[in-house]
Amino acid sequence: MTEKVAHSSLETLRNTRIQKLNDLVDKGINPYPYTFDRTASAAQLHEKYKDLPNEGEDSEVFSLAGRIMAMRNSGMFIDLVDSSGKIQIFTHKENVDEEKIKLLKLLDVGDIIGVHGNVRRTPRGELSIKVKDLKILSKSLLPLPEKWHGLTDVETRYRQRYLDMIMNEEVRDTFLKRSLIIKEIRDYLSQRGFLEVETPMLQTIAGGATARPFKTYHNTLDMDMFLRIAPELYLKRLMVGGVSEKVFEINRNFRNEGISPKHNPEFTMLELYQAYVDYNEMMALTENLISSVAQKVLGTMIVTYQDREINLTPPWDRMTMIGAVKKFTGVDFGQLLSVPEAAEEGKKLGAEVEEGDTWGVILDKVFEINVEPHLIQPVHIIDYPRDISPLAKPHRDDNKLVERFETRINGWEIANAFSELTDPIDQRRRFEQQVSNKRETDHETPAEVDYDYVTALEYGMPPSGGLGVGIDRLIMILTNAASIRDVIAFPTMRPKINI
RNA sequence: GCGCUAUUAGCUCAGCCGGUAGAGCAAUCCCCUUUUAAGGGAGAGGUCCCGCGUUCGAAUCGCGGAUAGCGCACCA
Repeated sequence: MTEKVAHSSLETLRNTRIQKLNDLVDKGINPYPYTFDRTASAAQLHEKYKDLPNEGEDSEVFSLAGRIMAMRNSGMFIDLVDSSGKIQIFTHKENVDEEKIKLLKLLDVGDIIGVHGNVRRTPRGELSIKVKDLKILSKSLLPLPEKWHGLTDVETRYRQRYLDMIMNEEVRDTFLKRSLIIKEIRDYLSQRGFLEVETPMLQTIAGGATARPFKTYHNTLDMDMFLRIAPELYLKRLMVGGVSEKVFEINRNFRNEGISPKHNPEFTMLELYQAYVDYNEMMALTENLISSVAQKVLGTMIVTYQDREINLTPPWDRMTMIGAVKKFTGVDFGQLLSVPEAAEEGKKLGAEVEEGDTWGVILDKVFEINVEPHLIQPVHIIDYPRDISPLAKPHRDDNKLVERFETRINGWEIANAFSELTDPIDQRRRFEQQVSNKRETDHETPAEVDYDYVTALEYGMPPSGGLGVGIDRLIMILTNAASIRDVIAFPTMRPKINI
């Protein structure tokens, strides 16, 4: 192997910092110490001293720590950033001994330091820490992006998210909000008696949705397994078991499909089930849950998403799927029940109807093209075709439909819910039909029937409402994120050498 | 999977009709020292994404490839 000569610019910059690190060690300073006792955050001091006048000074000494984001006047002024915000650090030779002034020479933007000092507001109004002592807490070896333009290259932002977070406060804010949103969902459900549970990620039959799964292999058991595409069939087994009449899970699903601004191969889903209620109760729960989370986290139920105002205040509109199609196209699929008739109208309305499409599939395609783009405000689209909904109970008033709704916000499917199918004989028939109709090119339908699930139903599952909510998309709307990658800390990327 | 676009210094970007690469920030050294993108000066820093081709000559043109973004398809 030839020796690589370190002459790249980055290598030089890194070597310069390693030299500083060695100088620190030579001075007997550990550049990576163990602890630092903080007594304040930047935001706490801004709040406490918000009325301090220019040139005003207080004698109380605080300790705080954070990352150096800028240095001015040879380090006399430092912008220190912690998770609460930014505060200026003022280190003057009048206040500290000479060793500390020399230490400034060995600091760089990006280093993490701890300081002790009192608070003073400068003549120009900048609240500052007048340093009495200063300590390096972590030496940074690589240069941060430029302070003015920051990091904008999207590829680097996603690949090296830590840099994106260091440089972009709004990115930190998005992930803070993500955490708060999920916490509020948990709190909301827990307060209403829902039990949080966990179900298998590794499954032998990837059921509960129509999607292409990731395949993997268990060595000891010598068998293929799949990463789950949905937790549904296991959560409903829990409903049979009856540990709780209300259960929920917030966790990852994996789907081996295309990547887009709205799709990541792994994404977070909330699924919940409640015994003795139907899909009407799920509609009320959906809008109350989402609106109250928005109120708690954002302080409002009216959000702006990409220049559009979205009002999450309940109650939300409801439209039947057939009614919605009729409203936007004038065509009543409730009167077009034969497949040839439906196919003909569907094609006229722009749907790409394929051989073998059922009435429900055609209606769904027509809906997607002609209705979905109009559904900006929250709306529950109710009563789906039976043949595209194998896990939902037949509609009590119309046998070709099921009691299912999808909640649309900004045109996207945010929630999907039904009166759960609990009839084991009907369920067995639908699964078997699905599997026998599976075509060669169909990678989404499971290859075999999940008979264990059918057996569970045969022991009896209480009538239940079930609900799934796409958490990432909900967070996108609540944080005004243009891409799902902006709300997933480490989105799926092709690996790249040489970053 | 297909189409469009992008890729130049650590970062943000210029670079025209092909003539051999520039700025600002960061870094280094010097000066200055209550700054707010601090200021002044000096020097340094490059696999122009990769490969092949055209050409006397390619960052620039052509072909192939890589990665990414967007759109389409699939889906939530």
